[in-house]
Amino acid sequence: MAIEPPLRQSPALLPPLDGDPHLPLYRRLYLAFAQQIARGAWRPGDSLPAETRIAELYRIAPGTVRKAIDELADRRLVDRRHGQGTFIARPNFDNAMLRFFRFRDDRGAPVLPESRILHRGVICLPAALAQRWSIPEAEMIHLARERSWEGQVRLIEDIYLPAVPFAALLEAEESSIGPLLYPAYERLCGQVVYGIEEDIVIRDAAGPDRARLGLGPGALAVEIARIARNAVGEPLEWRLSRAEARRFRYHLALGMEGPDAAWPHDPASMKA
Amino acid sequence: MAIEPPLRQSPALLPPLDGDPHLPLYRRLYLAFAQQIARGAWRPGDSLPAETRIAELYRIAPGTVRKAIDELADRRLVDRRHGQGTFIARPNFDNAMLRFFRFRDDRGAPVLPESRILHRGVICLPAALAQRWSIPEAEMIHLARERSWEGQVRLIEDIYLPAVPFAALLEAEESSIGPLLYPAYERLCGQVVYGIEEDIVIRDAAGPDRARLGLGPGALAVEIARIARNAVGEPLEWRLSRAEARRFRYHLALGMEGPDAAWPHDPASMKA
DNA sequence: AAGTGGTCTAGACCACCCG
DNA sequence: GGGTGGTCTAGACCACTTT
Repeated sequence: MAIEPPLRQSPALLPPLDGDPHLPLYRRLYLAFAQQIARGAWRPGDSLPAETRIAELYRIAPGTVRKAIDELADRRLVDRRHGQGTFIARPNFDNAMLRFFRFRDDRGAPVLPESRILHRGVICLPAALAQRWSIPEAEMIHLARERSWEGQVRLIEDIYLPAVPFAALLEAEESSIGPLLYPAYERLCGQVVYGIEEDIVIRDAAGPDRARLGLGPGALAVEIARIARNAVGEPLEWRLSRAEARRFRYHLALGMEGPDAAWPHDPASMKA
Repeated sequence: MAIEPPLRQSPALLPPLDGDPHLPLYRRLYLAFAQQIARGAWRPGDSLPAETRIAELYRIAPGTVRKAIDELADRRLVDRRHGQGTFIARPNFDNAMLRFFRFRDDRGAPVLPESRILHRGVICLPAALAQRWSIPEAEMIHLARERSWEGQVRLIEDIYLPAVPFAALLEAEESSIGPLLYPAYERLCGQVVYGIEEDIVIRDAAGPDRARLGLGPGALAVEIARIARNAVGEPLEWRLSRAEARRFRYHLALGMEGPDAAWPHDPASMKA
């Protein structure tokens, strides 16, 4: 059982519906709620008011509220629980990087690598990365990190964060950051990652990376360039990770995924 | 402008709603329609009857029909066109393999490789693959194929198909199959791929593959194991592809994808 | 003008979870 | 038992496309 913080009461205030009046009502409601999540006004675990209550407060039909929350649920911003309520979701993208590599314990469960922060400070974003991500060469917070399995450095990461919501990360004790960054972003800076986008390339390992990863000359590296986004799609973090190509693996599904799953209400799935 | 076959009229008959009566109505409607597509009774480009018409014929509320079609549209089985109607979709997963590799023309558009079929016949599925995919070592249709760019073999593929709907593929002239298999499956066998699932691994290239791909000793290969599925998620094709690892690239998005897109009705997106 | 999908309303009743 | 989300009904009116 994972330890969960106690749920907060329903947010006292619903946000105003002030978006572009040309947009459909359910869309404006969706955007207003997503904005509350992105601003940190609603945090993971919080419960929303009941759908009928929301409809009363905004004086709109329950079906319209339902459609807005349908879309929030589709994008995994909220989590509906039949009979209980609707709650702000806490996604888990931090381990998403680990799904790429082959480190498992005897029972096949993923092994959490050790994490060491080599540098933490403010730098100017290198031109090559600014161009790659189409962002200005501004001052940003930089973290350099190494992650190790079995006593060997296996993953090198350079992480860039906008100074504005992430300043607290510079002040914090290293021990208070811990091995997983996204929970630290939430704990220390109130920022939650709801989506990631990755570009993956296999190429010859750069000289310095090769040395740090303990690879021979001519070794290939996998390079993963990631952008992490908040509930309204604004970028929160840019990350460039490198590892030995030979250990890379990945699973992916597009469109229909397997035989149409048994339905939750289907008694057939309750059998023995 | 792509050349499109003429649209067929609305299917004369709607399927009966005979699924498990414990399922929600909209779900039974979804399953009945998806089944029509998988059976080939409804083909890409066909138009559905209007939502209100469907509601009349089944004597159910229009909102229920709408929810069923919402889900078909979410999974890209149908394509809604405001003011026109709803049409069975023709997905394009065939080029999906090409998105992995770096072959582009001067304008950055993907280059279609040459395709050569080396073997076409019935074989018993090799035990290693049967285990990998958890399917029996039954007799299957086998295609071995090489795809070349710039005069060099760059992609090796072994393809396995169940004999039942694909027998026509053995009789067909090779010229009638063409360089893209999924369109051939549709044309010759009436089977349409609506989803794929892939496992990607980087490993040392096997000796025979190395020779065919023109790689030196110690070269790394990317190996892609794919399952292709029809509209109800049943597997249609199993495929194992190998290529030089160094040319591999991939782009991937999970969850929120970029700033919330401008809305179709949003006048701001119509500007200049 | 006619026909289509898109939005919104205003309910009823059911299934599920908790105290 | 009371509150929650889940399903379903039966309309009205709007926006878009084609004839």
